Amino acid sequence: MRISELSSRSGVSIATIKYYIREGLLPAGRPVAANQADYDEDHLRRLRLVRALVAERGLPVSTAADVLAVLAETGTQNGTDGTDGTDEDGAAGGEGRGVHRVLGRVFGAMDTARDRERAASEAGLTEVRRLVTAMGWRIHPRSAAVPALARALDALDQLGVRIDCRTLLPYARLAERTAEVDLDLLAAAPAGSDLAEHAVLLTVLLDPALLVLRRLAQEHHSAARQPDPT
Amino acid sequence: MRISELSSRSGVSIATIKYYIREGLLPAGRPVAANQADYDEDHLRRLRLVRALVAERGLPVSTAADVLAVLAETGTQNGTDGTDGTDEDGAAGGEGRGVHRVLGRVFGAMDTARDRERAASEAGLTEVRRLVTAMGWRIHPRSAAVPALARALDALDQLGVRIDCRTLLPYARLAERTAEVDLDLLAAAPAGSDLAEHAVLLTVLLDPALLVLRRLAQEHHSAARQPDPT
DNA sequence: CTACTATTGATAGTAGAACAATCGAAAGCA
DNA sequence: TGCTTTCGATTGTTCTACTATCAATAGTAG
Repeated sequence: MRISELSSRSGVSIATIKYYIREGLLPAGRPVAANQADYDEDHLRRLRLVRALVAERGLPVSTAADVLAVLAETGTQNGTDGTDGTDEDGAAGGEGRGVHRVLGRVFGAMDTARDRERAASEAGLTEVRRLVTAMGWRIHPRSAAVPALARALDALDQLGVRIDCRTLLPYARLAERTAEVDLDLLAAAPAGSDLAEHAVLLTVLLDPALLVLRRLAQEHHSAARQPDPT
Repeated sequence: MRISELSSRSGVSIATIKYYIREGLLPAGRPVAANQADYDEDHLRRLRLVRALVAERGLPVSTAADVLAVLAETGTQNGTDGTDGTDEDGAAGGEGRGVHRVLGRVFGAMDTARDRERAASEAGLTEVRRLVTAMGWRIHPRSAAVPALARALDALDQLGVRIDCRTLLPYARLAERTAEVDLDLLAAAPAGSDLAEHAVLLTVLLDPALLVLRRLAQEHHSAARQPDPT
């Protein structure tokens, strides 16, 4: 299809599509003449993914480019070898490992330069490591998540809200069960789909949804604890 | 104190402080002469709160201004009437109601104009309402959280990931328990502190921390399910 | 009293991000 | 043949979050 059709079917303007191609978010079309290139369904799919990351999740364009670059260089197709997507054990073997490694790299790509430039306090880092130990989590020692969490604790500490690893423990337990639901959902991915992309969708795009669920639950419980006198 | 001291003690440049005052994020100092104003510890505290919302949480300055405006017009001091902060029932009465209303308004202020402009699909809204009913949640019908969640589901749907209310149910149950932890933490707020501000800190600033916890748990479980062959 | 620095409010400028518009050349379509 | 579309490249626009400068004025050290 031509760029105008790609534009109309995705709802993204031609100028913006060209911008995304320049920034490496979208591969260029297959050039068919000096003034024409051909785009296929993969381009459309990819473009929708870009819009989900940029417009819905609110990732900076450069960060989205990093995330997509990680996805692009890994062809982790879900096997079509007779086993459907509902098997939950490690039958997929090497492919599953691939997804795990891709997810790690995606998370690494997702913390922006802005996040990295501010260092976490030593006290915060200690508290986070203590939590990881208490939960028995096996975490890559250079995982970007550790200083990110430490910085969040630092910010609260600055405002007089001291949160130690014991306070964080119930949250961590709930996060652990959330992650289990995540992986169950991922294990049920349809055959033939890109496992790594599916993983990114479920983790990155579900983030805002989970926060909203917390809001809703807070609203309910807050009302329940302080019953409306009316 | 003078503005230079406010600047050095907060680590925020004088020019930026003036900018925040212009934008209504920070009240102006008490003018003591034509070229001098006086700032106190409250200003410093408020400035640190602003930085936490803007730099740490990443809220747009205009949104942070809305949130702070809601906080400013409500003086919900935690009572110093002999009961310390560890009581968990509704002994606080009207004050608790106040916090509940403030939290609702803060959440309303937090979804930006950008969020509101895109409408959610009818199918997504139906799914969310079904979830709320299934959980037995009592939610304000015009709560901004409902269309926000619906839009997140729409985005996933566009990419071939259909998430219905049954899939969302386990997440909702975990969100409910997370909210319980939130409110327990809030009930333990120290006497004399601003309850509404405390509530905002615990919900808004804890958001990124909870997402990071999910990342850590995913990393652990992903590794555990696909054992490292080395 | 004088020189110097600090602060005030106001205004203007800057840098980056995310697009949007324009352009000449070449190609397709009627 | 004339009109439209697309190409790649360049330039322009809008918004956000600051940053810098300025004249006026006040405190401050000698």
